[in-house]
Amino acid sequence: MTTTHDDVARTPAPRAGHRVPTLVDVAEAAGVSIKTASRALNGEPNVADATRGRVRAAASTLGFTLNSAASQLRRGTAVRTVGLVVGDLANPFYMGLATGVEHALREHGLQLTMASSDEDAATEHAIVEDLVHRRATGILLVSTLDEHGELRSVGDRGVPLVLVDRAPSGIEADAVVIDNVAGTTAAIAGFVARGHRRIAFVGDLERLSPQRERYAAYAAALAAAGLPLDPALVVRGSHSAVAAEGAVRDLLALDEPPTAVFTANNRVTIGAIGAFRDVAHPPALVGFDHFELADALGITTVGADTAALGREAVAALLRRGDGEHVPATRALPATLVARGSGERAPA
Amino acid sequence: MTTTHDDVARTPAPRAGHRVPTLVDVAEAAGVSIKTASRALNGEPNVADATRGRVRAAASTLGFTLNSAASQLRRGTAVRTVGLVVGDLANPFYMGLATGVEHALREHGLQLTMASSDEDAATEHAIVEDLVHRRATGILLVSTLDEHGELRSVGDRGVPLVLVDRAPSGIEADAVVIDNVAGTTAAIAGFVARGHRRIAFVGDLERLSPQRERYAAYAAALAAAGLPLDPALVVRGSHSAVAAEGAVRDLLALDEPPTAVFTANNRVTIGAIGAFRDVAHPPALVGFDHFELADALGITTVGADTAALGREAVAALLRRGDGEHVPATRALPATLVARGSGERAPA
DNA sequence: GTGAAAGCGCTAACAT
DNA sequence: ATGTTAGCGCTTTCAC
Repeated sequence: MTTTHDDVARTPAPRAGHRVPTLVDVAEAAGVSIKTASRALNGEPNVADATRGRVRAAASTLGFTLNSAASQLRRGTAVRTVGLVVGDLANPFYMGLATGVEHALREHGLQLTMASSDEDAATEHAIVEDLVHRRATGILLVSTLDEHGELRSVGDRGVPLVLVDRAPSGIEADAVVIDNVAGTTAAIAGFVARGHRRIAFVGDLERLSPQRERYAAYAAALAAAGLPLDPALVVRGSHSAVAAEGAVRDLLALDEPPTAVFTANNRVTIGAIGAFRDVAHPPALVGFDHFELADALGITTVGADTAALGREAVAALLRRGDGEHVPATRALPATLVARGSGERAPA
Repeated sequence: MTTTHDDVARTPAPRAGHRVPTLVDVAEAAGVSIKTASRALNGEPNVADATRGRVRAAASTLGFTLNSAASQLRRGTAVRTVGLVVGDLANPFYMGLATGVEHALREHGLQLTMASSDEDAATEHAIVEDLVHRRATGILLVSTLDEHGELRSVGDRGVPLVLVDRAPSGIEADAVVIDNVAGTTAAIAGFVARGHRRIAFVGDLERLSPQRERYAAYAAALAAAGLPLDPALVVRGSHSAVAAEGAVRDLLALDEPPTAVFTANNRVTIGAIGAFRDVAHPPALVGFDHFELADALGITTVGADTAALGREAVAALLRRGDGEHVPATRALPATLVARGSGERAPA
């Protein structure tokens, strides 16, 4: 289905040759003034019930609905909506985040609208610009950018922005992230304490700051334990579970395979689980990011509470505007939950 | 030049004494007419590069951004955005759906904005109304309502609507759903063929039409096999994995526990997996809805391709507006994928 | 390449 | 309880 000409968007009118009705049409049809029609349809007081009924009927008959562009323009009010921009709608990490965000917003009478950048810079830009133009109450952004300088203009134009999960770079902005270093360090230190000396790292795209932080912490933890960093045991850039599964299979096929594997996010962990499926004695495994079935699968994970991440992001957003405020990055703790896979001794 | 006072948009008017700049301000600051400023900022042709630069600089200095409410009002164009309204942002089923929707929309240059009704009728109504007022290109709705009559006005007001996953009731509307009957029948028939006679049903809220359809198909399949429908083996209304886990534990504790369990959606299946964790000889299990880790866990599932569901929903939306069109419900097949858990023989 | 005037559809302010 | 008028900020004529 690769037709370039789609039609729907260009048909604002219900039926061709049929003007979109305006308040004037409704007022006329109901035999009242335009202002009365407006009052009636907006549920304002001081309209006789009978009048309100006639206006509503007229609106319904004509297929009229208030035009929010016009209302907003006249009222000059900001939309009570916060935008959440994530990189991938299918990642459970973002779903937990979205849930936390939504519930926190609801407490403040704010609505959530979510969009995906598909990890594409141009798409991210378009979404953010749209939110700014629409004067959203705020933007929560899991940015796909390496450098966030261009986002300065968002705040400059009056829309509060909070970066989520990825640390700000080249910009002073509010951010809520995970303590990747502490989490990773705990995982690797646990392996070391159990006598592992060949500890593999399997990560996602290096472009993503959490991935860089987790890798750096991995390297540092090895160094701290006096262990060499063997490049053969490091795979980065596995951006799908399938890719990660292949990478882990390759590790297992080495002459000297790792006795422990650290997977640097949920998708990579899923891949590793797949690679271990038919292996009699798989290496120890600790994955970054908790996931629902980790318990059932007995997979040890280290991670943050994603709903809390969402709540914190909203809190940071709402703090903006409470007078003078210095942009700050808040890191949520990542806790290690032992479920068996991480506690296996070296072969 | 980035030191403008930005203030939160929580209050209708920004900071007292600090007007939000308009195109007039920019034009003045740049020493051009308002129209030239508009042209420059919209990237229209016939503006000298030098002029464009001055206008852009002025806008940046003033913290100006185009007001989309005003632009849209004047242009009279519909937003190229489709709204997807789901009941629960944390449900992987919806995330697969959203991914399919998004990719299909992208091919048509449309943007996706997603919101959650949290399975609440009032929230759903508010979100849908907002999309109608904003004259969205279309609405894809996983409705939490039992009765969809009130949604008639959406189409009447010129916004195409497609119901997703839940069948329309009390309204003639386009819909894309899953063939719940065929899927469930296949699952139960499989159990019967393996000699199971005590087959439990664990479902989510009866309010949801897919749940009702799956239950009805379960009952019909038992009847077709000449098996009694034992109310002790039926649990409905488990709306969380935790609740489902408890329900399944109770089933296992029966004097005559089931030898097979059918779980009527992904959340319930997760609960059953939890309940089975420490059970030496768990009953057979088939769950409705596929999920990523079903493979790794060896869980037999029956379900539809959620991404395909999303693509179909978009296709249905775009078909609307192609002149005369009879609302139709399209059902996607649900296929059974055997992975072990469903093929266990009765104890 | 640039500008002046008109008006998109609605609501605030002030009538009545 | 209802009506009149003005104008929100922008883009569309149509002029220059």
